[in-house]
Amino acid sequence: MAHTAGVSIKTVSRVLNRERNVSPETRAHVLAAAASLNYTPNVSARSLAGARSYLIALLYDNPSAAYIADLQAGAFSACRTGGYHLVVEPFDSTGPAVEQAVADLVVKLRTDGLILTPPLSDNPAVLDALDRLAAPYIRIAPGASPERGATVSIDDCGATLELTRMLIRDGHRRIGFVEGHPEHGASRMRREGFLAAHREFGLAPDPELIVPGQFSFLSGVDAGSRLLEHEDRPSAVFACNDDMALGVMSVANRLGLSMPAQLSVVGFDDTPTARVVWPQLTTIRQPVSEMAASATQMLIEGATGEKAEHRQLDFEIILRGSTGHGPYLGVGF
Amino acid sequence: MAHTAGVSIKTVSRVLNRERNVSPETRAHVLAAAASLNYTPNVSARSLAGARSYLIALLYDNPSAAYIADLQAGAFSACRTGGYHLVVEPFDSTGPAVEQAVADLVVKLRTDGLILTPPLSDNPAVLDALDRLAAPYIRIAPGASPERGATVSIDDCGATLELTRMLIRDGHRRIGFVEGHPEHGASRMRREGFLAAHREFGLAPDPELIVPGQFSFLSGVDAGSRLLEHEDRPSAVFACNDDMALGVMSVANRLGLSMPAQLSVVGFDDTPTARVVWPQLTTIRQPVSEMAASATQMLIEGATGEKAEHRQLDFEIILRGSTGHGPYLGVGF
DNA sequence: TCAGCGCATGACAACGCTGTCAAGTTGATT
DNA sequence: AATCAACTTGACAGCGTTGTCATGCGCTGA
Repeated sequence: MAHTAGVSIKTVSRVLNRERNVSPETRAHVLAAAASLNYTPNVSARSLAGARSYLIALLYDNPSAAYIADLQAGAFSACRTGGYHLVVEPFDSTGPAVEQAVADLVVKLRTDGLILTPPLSDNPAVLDALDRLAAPYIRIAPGASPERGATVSIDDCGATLELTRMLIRDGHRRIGFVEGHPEHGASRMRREGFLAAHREFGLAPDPELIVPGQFSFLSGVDAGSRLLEHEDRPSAVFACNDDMALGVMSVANRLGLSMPAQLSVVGFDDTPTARVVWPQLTTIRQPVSEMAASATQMLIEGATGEKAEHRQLDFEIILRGSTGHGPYLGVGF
Repeated sequence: MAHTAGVSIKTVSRVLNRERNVSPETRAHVLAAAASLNYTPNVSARSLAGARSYLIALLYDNPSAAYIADLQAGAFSACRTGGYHLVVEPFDSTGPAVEQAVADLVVKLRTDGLILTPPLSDNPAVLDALDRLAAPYIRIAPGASPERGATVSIDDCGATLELTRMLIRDGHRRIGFVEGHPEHGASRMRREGFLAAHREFGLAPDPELIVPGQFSFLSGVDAGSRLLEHEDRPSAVFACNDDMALGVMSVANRLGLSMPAQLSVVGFDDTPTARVVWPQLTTIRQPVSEMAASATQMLIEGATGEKAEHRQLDFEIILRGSTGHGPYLGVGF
């Protein structure tokens, strides 16, 4: 390669790394030679010799396929534009030695950065291990100690507040709340938003209408049963994610409650299924893919050091039939 | 590390690579030292010096998040037990230079193997490029030229045959068929199965009831409209995947057709949504995760050479409410 | 007794790049 | 004309492993 271009191997390196102080002609020669030979530098050699590995790791422990796929798509597109590659690694965050596994990963792969998704983003042992290795990481949607490291999130509390506010304005006074997985930081913030909306209107939510959930469809079914078979059942239910909202809807169906006439339901995430069920589900869209892309960029640009940026992206409230705000029928697209 | 164990760096390498001709005591010493130091060999250095990179790439161009997530889970678990890492790369298989992009990936990362998922697994240009580089690959669910390279698949034709047979036995005589994405090899095989079932019973399917699809919800809606608004509409519809089946169901809903009384619908894939809609969808479960795990293992064991294995895993027919065979609980449309 | 073999171990040169430093070239400044 | 700074380029030494080859040991069989 260096030979074809008629320059030293080092100069090729300079051109390909966009270093300064290379004459335009040399640069052109090298680029032409590289193009004609389909030359691409070997990542292992680069990693071994230099400071960067061109590898970003995406760590997850999350049951939601849609969430991960979105995340991955965002992270990947940022990687590609930066010439990076994405290594994905699921982790059992409840396992005994997550931090060791994560540390091993960093040592073995010399990743230039890690993207931590919930609930890994709130695992103190993992954060400690990464700090010890001085491995850059970005926490997606952290709940606890939001000041640690760089973070990317949406305003979970504000989003929940806003949508709950809307339900109250629509006249709902007894609103059920299905909590999220207790280990996800977002769960707490969403709960806070829910309560804050009630405070704004001087309402006191009934504690019996706040039931636990695990972010899964089945836990939504359980929660739905508890709420809708309650003697004084709520007229609306806020589920902390779409999967659970669907669980609630299935219970409503079984009980013959018509939505939204007898029951409004809202979710969180805007999963593909939310648009497919009937009535279509009112929900909150997080820009998951953008969040991952943003995190990846921060990692690539090395913006994780002292100044530890905290990006907050915009959410979007999607009004649909399950609250009587969108088309009831049809597959309105 | 070598120092702690009191042996040469080469001996450490031997122990960690499970080479023969190391005395048991030395092996024990080295392993103890490695454990106490949390030592893990650097992947880049290994890749650079040796023949293996400990990297497997999973290539996809597939809209279905659930499919990819399952694939990834399977590939990952096989990677972990083998000490490998998984690099995922989406590709636009319709793009102009997929094969170049894939080739670059192989050169840059020196991956030990690639997993090609549909429709990439049927892209001849990509296969050619990989053959040229002598890069091992496994094709998941290939359609065309199934003899090329090693493959992992299910019997798409047989699965469709079996489920269609069941519909016919249930008394259906006019059965609609929503074809899959034309670039996916499985589409053709499923179509064949559908036709074969008709032949078995001496039936001739109405060509007007065989309509194209793209594997997407929307294309299912289109197909559903064509089929169900037909003057002599079918009493059952076989959709080549669940997403399209859901599209058909949403049209049935709009037209006020009750399922399964007036219309039976079946899909293919057993996506999570299939269990969530009402009535729940009868479908065919592919062991996607096992397929990926199997492919990964073949790659790690280097079983892709001359003898080019062709593994076929078992499918499972899941009977549910949309054909009147299972419980009705679920979310409505 | 001694060649001949198998086994256990280490020395050393790659692998394909990047970081460092030195050398050469050009143009501006004195 | 001499000096110096700024730029351009290349030589060379690693990076942390593996592959190859050499060494030394104990054992076997003539």
